[in-house]
Amino acid sequence: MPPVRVRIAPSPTGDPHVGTAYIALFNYVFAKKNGGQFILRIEDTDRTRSTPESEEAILRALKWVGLQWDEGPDINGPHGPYRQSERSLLYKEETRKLIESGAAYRCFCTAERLEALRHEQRRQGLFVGYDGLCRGRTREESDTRSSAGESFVVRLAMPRTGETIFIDRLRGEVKFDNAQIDDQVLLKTDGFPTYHLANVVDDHHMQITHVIRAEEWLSSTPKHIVLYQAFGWQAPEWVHMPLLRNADKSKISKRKNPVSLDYYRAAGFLPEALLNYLGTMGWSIAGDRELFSLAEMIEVFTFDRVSLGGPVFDLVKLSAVNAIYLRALDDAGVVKRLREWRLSDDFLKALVPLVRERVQRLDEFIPLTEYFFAGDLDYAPVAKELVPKNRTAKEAAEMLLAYVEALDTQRDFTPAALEPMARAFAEKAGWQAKELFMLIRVAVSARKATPPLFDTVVAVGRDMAKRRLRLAAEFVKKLA
RNA sequence: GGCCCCAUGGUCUAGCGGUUAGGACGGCGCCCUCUCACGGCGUAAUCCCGGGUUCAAUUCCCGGUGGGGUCACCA
Repeated sequence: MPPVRVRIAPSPTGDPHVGTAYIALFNYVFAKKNGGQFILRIEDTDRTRSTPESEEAILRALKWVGLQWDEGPDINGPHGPYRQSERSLLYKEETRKLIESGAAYRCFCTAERLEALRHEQRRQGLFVGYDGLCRGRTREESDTRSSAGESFVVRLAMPRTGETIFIDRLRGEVKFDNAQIDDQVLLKTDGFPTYHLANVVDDHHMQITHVIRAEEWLSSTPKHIVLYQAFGWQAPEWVHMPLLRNADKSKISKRKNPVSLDYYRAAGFLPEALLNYLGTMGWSIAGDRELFSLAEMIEVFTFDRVSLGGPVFDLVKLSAVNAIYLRALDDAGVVKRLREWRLSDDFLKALVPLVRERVQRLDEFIPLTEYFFAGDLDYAPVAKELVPKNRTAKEAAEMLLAYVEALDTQRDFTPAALEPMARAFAEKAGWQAKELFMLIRVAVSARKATPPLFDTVVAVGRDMAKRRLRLAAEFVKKLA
């Protein structure tokens, strides 16, 4: 048996996701249980959405929860680099082999043709997928057109008959009819690989033995198996963990749940409590026990105790678990955590310029800055401020939500950048800037008067600000 | 819609043919107590439905129903 090697492979396209921590936990625990290696690989092949800020945030967040990787972009290892954007040559070379063996082919179809094709297939209620037009072209034509500089993607030539069967560690045998599987794009026009190709190539070259990932990947596993077969490689073992869910059972999403690990840190959750809670999602240590440390989880871990119903991620229960961890700390321990959280010199220093002209005595400082240290706020006392004059509650709620969405793609989270962004945003929506600003102010602080708005927003923090904007929107909706 | 996965209280779960269906969060009530919280005790609430198999099904099989995922040059 080769040594166990597992990986977590996040895509740096946004906030560090709680689902990433969830899957990382099971990978980490399984690796440690078996004396194996846990690898962090950054899947940044989507050049338009990947950002270095997001990558940094993911590394920071994973360190915060305490899941340290053995090999990764910041740690030397024998199978690097660990960032897919730095492995382009490898994917191209492997793709060339696939084209040569006939397992893959160049496709010159335009986006418009594919769009029309899908539309028609959907209209007729047929299987939706590539129709194989370019699969029928001769190698000569394909070579000539590509060397003439025509742009193309490379597609996997899926077998058209038979079925692909694999063993999922948690479900047993899973079968797919090959005819139902699309000729997946492996290499994009920009020369970067898609997830499917990069993932298989890297998992093989990095000698990954067990792919432990979320259930959303289950239905693309046959494509991956076919790739392993085409390369003549041994496929890893497959473990598809259940998906974390919103209260309505849909896949956990930022619209319905705080999803950023940065939020959980800002909201005062202890990393060991978060990990413990995530460990009870779909897994149990024993019938009558739910509190355990990472070390204890590692000690007794087995996939046999995974249950497959998608667990609803419940902030109330998480808070209850957190409370137990918090109470177990001694007084000095609590102080230490408070300092690591918001009562640090750095944070207090950042607040002083915002309020120094606004206080006459020291005793006014805490009441005046209270909302910088709070979590969810009570909007009832400021309810009428949340609906600007001449706007309806519905409009206000929609505005708040639209603004949160806009914040998602705001890379520069500084007052200097946020203000013009908000002004432009207001103008585009046909709002006066001051209408929007007051709305944001009240949502973020539950007050009518604060220090300059965007200094306030920045000090509250991106994730807490977003949470409050959403909660304020919910609140306003109920006023309608 | 096609394909795939799943199904124990509101939620997280234990159970792996015979149990008064266990624990936790949340709810409610009582006790503790100057208040609140903590803590303690108690209480309501669950095996999706229908067929099989079996002496016996929450548990095994099949079918429904329900929920979810996936069908991108995103991962």
